Amino acid sequence: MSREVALTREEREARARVEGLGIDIDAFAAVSNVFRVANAVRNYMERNLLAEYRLSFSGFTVLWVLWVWGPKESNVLAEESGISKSTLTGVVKTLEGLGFAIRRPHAADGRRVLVEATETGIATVCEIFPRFNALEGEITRDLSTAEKAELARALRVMLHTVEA
Amino acid sequence: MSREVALTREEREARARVEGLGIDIDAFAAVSNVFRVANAVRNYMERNLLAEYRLSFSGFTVLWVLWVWGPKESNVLAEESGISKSTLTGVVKTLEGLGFAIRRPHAADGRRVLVEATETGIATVCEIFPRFNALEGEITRDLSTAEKAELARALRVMLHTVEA
DNA sequence: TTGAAATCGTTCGGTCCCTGACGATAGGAT
DNA sequence: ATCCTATCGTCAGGGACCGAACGATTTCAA
Repeated sequence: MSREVALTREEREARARVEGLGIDIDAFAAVSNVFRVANAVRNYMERNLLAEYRLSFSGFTVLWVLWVWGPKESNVLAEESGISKSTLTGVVKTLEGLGFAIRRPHAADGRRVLVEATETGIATVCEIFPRFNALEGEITRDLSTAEKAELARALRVMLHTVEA
Repeated sequence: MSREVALTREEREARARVEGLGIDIDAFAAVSNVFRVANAVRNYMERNLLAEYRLSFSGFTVLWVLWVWGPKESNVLAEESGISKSTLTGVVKTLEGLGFAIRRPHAADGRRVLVEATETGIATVCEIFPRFNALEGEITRDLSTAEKAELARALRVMLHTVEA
């Protein structure tokens, strides 16, 4: 099952350095590789796809959420996009500047604001998402379907623990 | 092998929404969960451990690299920390302000700068790292040792593909 | 009904993070 | 000896990102 994969030079050297300090190497390897991959993939997507649309990773994420679920209150939109309310304010401002989203006042509650994707925004995300997904496929091409599923499952377990 | 784990509500709904668009669901699930976990864990670490030392995640990473490998040129330090050269300039400036690192001119090459952890910096990272690793253990506590290893392996495969 | 408390989105201050441009230094070629 | 080019770290500009504080609005209790 567990085919041979070389550790990166960094990982090898780091292991040697922290050996004998009572460190949980398995937890260390699992978590630190999550960060490495997230970082690398994020940069990859921004450079090779998103930059073309002047969209940041977060900008795309917010737009994608808006496309999937329709108009949303800032509150919920931030939560689903994995960013804070204050960050969302800025991201939506950028999205508005690009003509991809608009802000609408809530009908019944004067405190709330609804964020909605524009037609241009929808068209853009429809154009980007298949390409984004194709890159996801590229990135995971050396993993079998079962391995991808197992990877996602393990990550969900961690997510469940962290967010508890 | 693949025990049951409930998909999050977001993931369930997202799947339903993009079904029938020719999307590679396995790649989608694998990659998007990497981002979720990285985000959640990063915030968790910053809030529950790093904030106590006024350190950002990147600040800690840089300091950790300095501890593991000793003084390094900005160039290499940025690379190993997974950030750009210009970002490193700012992070090191913050680290200097905290008294955790210093900049030293290179003996032979006037262009280069060596960044080095101070004694205080070393002491701090020695105090933080075991606690950091303990949290990594907490976060992955519902994964067996084999599952952690398999997770790390799958991530290394992805890393290899992206960075190729 | 009116005052207190909860909740909403925004602003603010600070850091992170990138790309692109820059001045400085180094090194090889002529 | 002097260009030309490569490489170094930094700065500038713009966006992302957070927590805390804030005004506005709503809700609930007295």
